[in-house]
Amino acid sequence: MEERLKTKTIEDVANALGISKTTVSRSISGKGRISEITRQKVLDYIAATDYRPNPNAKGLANARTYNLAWVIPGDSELASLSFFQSCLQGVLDAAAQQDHDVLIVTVSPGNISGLKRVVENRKADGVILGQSLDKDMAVDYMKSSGLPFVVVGSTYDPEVLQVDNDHISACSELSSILKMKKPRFVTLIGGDQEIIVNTTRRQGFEAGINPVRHSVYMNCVTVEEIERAVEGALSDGADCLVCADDRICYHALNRLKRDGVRIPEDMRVASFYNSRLTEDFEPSITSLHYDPAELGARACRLLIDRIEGREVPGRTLLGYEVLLKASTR
Amino acid sequence: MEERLKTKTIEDVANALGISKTTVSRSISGKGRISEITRQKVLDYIAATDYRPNPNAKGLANARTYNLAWVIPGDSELASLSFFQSCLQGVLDAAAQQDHDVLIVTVSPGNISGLKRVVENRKADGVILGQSLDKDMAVDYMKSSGLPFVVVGSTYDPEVLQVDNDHISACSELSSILKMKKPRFVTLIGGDQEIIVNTTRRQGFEAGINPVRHSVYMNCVTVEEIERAVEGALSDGADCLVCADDRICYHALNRLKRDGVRIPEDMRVASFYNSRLTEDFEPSITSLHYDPAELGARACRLLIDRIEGREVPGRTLLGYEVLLKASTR
DNA sequence: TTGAAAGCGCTAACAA
DNA sequence: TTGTTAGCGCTTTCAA
Repeated sequence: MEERLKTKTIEDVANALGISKTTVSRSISGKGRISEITRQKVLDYIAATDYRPNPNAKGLANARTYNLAWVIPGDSELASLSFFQSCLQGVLDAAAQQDHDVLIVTVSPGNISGLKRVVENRKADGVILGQSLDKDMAVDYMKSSGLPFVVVGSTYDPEVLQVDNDHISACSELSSILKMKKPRFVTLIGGDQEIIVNTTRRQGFEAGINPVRHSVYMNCVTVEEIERAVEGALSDGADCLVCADDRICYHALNRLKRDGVRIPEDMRVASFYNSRLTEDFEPSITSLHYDPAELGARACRLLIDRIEGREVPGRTLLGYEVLLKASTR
Repeated sequence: MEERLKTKTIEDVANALGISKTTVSRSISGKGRISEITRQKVLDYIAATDYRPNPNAKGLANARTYNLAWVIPGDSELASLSFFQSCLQGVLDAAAQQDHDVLIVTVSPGNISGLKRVVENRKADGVILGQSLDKDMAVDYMKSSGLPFVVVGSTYDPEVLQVDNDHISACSELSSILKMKKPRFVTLIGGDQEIIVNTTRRQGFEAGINPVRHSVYMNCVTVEEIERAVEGALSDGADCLVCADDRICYHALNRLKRDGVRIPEDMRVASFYNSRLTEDFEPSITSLHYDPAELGARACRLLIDRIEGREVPGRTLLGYEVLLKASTR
């Protein structure tokens, strides 16, 4: 009757109940034939005494770790951090539901040693890549490793499991809506083309905006580059500005304000991505809205399905919302 | 001679070398007596064939996971994210050096279920709390759990392992420097008092600024609260504004600019914390500079020392830099 | 439906 | 200095 500090094992449970370890194991896992009555007895006992299976022992026997690795760039922009944070929350929730935990790994361009560590040491059963670049060492490495993985975002490689927002449709739809406002000239300020989504957004933009006259400035990353693009838009005679993401939008807005450009009277402004960065801007900004947490959760579930050998779709596209606000009135 | 896909085990290594598993194990761990020559032979073979010990097996035998848990609030402000990100990088680097990996866990006020999962399932050997609140469920829970843990930041509880910047000295020193500028009246805009560091900063401020006349506005979290505090400072007749962190500073600066207050002519401005948020403000902002990555790294090393039973200091305080810039000229 | 026993890959007494 | 052997706690074949 005395409680020991030593953690309980499956054997303790078996002894206490006068049955064998096998039976206990089967009750927990649900594998193998077992009478519902003994099963319930075991489950009740376990719940009452809060026995917890030792994950190492379980892992050793099953060749699993019940861990996933979540990989993000170590050098993210402030703005991307909030995306990764939401996305991570989705991953964590979904992982916890299936009794998995999440190892965090950072990579930077040219340095994927952290990822290699985890994969080579087999500390995770699968990997979620939080962002995909055009030419991505991490993706190449994961492909060669043989470990299951999924990327959040799109890849050109059709063999890679991917979960993404439907950026093409979303950007195209928002662009069409802007087109209906009969702008004279529209400028897109796009982000780093190494990041695939930026190219995708551009494609959606082109698809939706034609045949309206327009210009595109890609690879705007630094504040200077963004401001230069704004100047470009102004001298192009644009009366509508579309920003690839909220960080770009944020700096563009600051610039426009400084120049005394009125929004939306002189210039309509919209963003292909929204987040907390631009949310309390005046006037409120028309933008696309996605659900990063859902993205993470889906990626996670997909990965676990994949790990456990279930059939999974190669590509999953999630929905979006168009938020029409004062900035494009 | 044929390569199998099956992963190598310690036994394979032993057989290949014609020695026993024990000898191989000892060569790797460095524990127990062993001749340098056999040891080197084993190490060479391992390096050449890249054998990796199975972490589950090792963990099972040692009752360890070789994982640490990194706990951050799930609902962080954008500004704190960059702190956690840098800090995490320090943790990851230090952990990797000692062959540990890092599980990520989020908690929110009133919900520490993620933390409980990891602790109860014994998925980590120790926990790093990335932030400490005044009355912190996570700290209380960790104390009761018996698992080693360390907090980044300070706690009032002397039994808790903690690693922090020396905020008191730093804030006090910066305040003294400001005092030497002979301000008429100084206002401190402080953050959420639930977060201990905000109280600490206030203490440092008081210590350094006296006997200059001053006022303090604490618990400024929302933009509105910060702006109200700026108004307060203005009507108090302040000609020097001290902000507890860069987020507060950022919003305060925006407000001052909008009101046409010149910096530093009408109002000197300094921040007790700097980051990317305020870095390209014009004029440049006087602030305290810390090294979050070092904070994370120290916490991590300390924790591992603790886990392995080494003696560790209860409290570690790290240095800082005072960056004097144009905003307080 | 249940149980005995072997095995997952590693460590550590204990012997040699 | 090295090896033998018995676990660590769980799963799973095979037999009952």
